[in-house]
Amino acid sequence: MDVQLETAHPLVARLDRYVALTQAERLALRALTTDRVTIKSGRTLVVEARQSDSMFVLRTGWLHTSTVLKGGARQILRIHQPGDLVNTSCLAWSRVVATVTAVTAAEVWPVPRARLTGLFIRHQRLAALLYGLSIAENVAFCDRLKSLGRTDAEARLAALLLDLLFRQRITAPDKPDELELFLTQSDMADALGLTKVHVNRVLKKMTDEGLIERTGRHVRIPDVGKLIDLSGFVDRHTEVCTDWLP
Amino acid sequence: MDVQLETAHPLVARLDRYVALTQAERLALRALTTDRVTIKSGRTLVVEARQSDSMFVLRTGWLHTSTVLKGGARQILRIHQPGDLVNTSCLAWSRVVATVTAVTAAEVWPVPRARLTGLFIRHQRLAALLYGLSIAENVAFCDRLKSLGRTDAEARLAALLLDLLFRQRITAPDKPDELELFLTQSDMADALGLTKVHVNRVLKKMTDEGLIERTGRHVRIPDVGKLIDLSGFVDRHTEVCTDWLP
DNA sequence: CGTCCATTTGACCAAGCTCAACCGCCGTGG
DNA sequence: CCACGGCGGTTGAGCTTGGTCAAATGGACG
Repeated sequence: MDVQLETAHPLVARLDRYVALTQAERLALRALTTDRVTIKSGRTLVVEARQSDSMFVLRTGWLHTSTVLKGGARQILRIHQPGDLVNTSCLAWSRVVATVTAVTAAEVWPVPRARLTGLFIRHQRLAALLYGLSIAENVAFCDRLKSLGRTDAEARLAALLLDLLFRQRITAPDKPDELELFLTQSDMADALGLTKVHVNRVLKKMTDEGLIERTGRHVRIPDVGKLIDLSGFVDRHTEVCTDWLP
Repeated sequence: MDVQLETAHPLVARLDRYVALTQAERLALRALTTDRVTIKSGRTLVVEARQSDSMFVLRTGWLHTSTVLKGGARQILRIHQPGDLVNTSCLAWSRVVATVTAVTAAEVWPVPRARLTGLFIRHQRLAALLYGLSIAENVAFCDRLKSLGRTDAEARLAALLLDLLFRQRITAPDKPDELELFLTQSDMADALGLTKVHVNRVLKKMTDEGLIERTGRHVRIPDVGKLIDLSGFVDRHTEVCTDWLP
C-alpha cells in the first residue's frame, strides 16, 4: 500500500495530530473511506431533512453547515476546513439536521456510518479519540454561543477571523497572520447573527482602525494579540488531552 | 446486588432509554461511579480554569454551565437536568472550561475520566452510544446558536421553556404542559443573550397574550403547539438513531 | 456589453439595553 | 416580634447598536 497515499488520507492526518497512530489504526481509518466526492463551489453536499447515512471527511476546500428558519433567515452553524468531519449528526439521526454547502470547490471522502461499528469494536483508542474530538467540538460551540450571546459585532467578527486563522495555522504554519477569506460578507453575517450591511460597516471600521488589512479576499492581521484581546478568543483545537485513551 | 439500587443509577437510566442494556453493561456503568456529591443551591461544582479530571452524572436537581467574559457578563451555556452528563470537557482538557453551578440543591455522581478507558475497551456498544449522545448534544448547541443568532427575544424565551418542558417530559410524562422553573429571570437572560429587564418585559407580554401562565415559579403552557410554532423549536433528545451501534 | 452578484454607502427605524426607582418576599438578628 | 437588608421581580424614560430599505459601485464572466 502506497505510503504516500496513506499519509495523504485526511482522517489519518487529522487524528495523527493528537496521537501517534499505529499502522493497524491507519489501515482501519483508511478502510472507512472508499469513495471521493468533489463538489463545485456553492453546491450542497447534503440537504436538511433529507435522508443520509454518511458523514464526510473534508479533504480540500471549505464547506459550511447551515439551517434556514421559517422566515427565510439562515444561520451558519459551522465553517469547515480540511480535516474536519462533516455531517456527524448522521450518527444520531437518519435525517439530515443541517445543510452542508461548499464555500469553495471541495473534495470530501464519505464515511458510511455502518463502518464505524467495526471501528468501535476493533480500535477502541480511535473510538475514544473520536469521542474526545466530539467533545472538543462541543466546547467550540460553547465559544460561539458566548460570542453571539454576549459580545458586540466587532468582537464577533474578530473571533471569526481568529478562528479561521488558527485553524489554518495547523495545516499551514507559514502565514501565521494572513488568510484567504473565502466567505462572502453575507456568509459572515449569517454565521455571526448579524446582517451583511452591518458586517460591511464593521469590517470597514476595523480596516480604518488598522486592526485588519484587506485586499480582495485576502486578509492580514497586523496585530493578532490585539484582536485576541478585543474578542476574548480562546484557541482550543490545537491540543486535546489524550491521557485517558486506551 | 440490589436491583432497586441498580435501576436508580442515573447513567444506567439515561442510557437505557436508547438501547436495552445488558446486565454486564449495567454493571460496567455502575462501576464508573463510586462517590456521591451533594451541592447546595447556588454553589459551584467546578470552576472555570481550575484543574479537574472528573465528569459528573446529575442524579437530582438542576445545574447550569456558564462562563464569564472579561467585562463581567455571563453566558449560560447549558442547563442540566437529571441524567445529564456534566463537565464532559474534562475528557478533552485537564483545565475546566466552564463553571458548573447548582440551580437547585443537587446530587451528582462523579465519573473520573480514567474509568472511561476500561469502558471503551470492554463495552464498545456503550462507547458508541456515548459518542452518539455527544453528537446529539452538538446538535442541541446548533439549535441554541440558531436561536441566539436569528430569532427575537420572545422566540428565544419560548424555545427555552419548551426545551426544559420536553426534557422534563422524559422523566415526568405526567404534567406534559407545566413545569417548575427554577431559573431566575437573570439566569434566563444570561442563557439567551438578553438582559434581565428585557426578559421580564417579554415574559409579561407572553403572559398577557395568554401564551404562558405563571404563578410564582410555576409555569403552565396552555397551547404548546402555538409556542412551538412561534419559536421554531425542534425536539431532539427524545430519540437517537442506534442502528450502527456494535 | 450586459447581467449577476458582492460590496459599499446613506437615511431612517426599532428591538433591546441602560439607568434608575420601587415593590414584595424572606431570612436574620436585635 | 419587628426592623432591616438583600435579592428577585417589575416598571418607566431615554438611548444605542444594529436592522431595514434603497440605491450606487464595481468586478467577473458569458
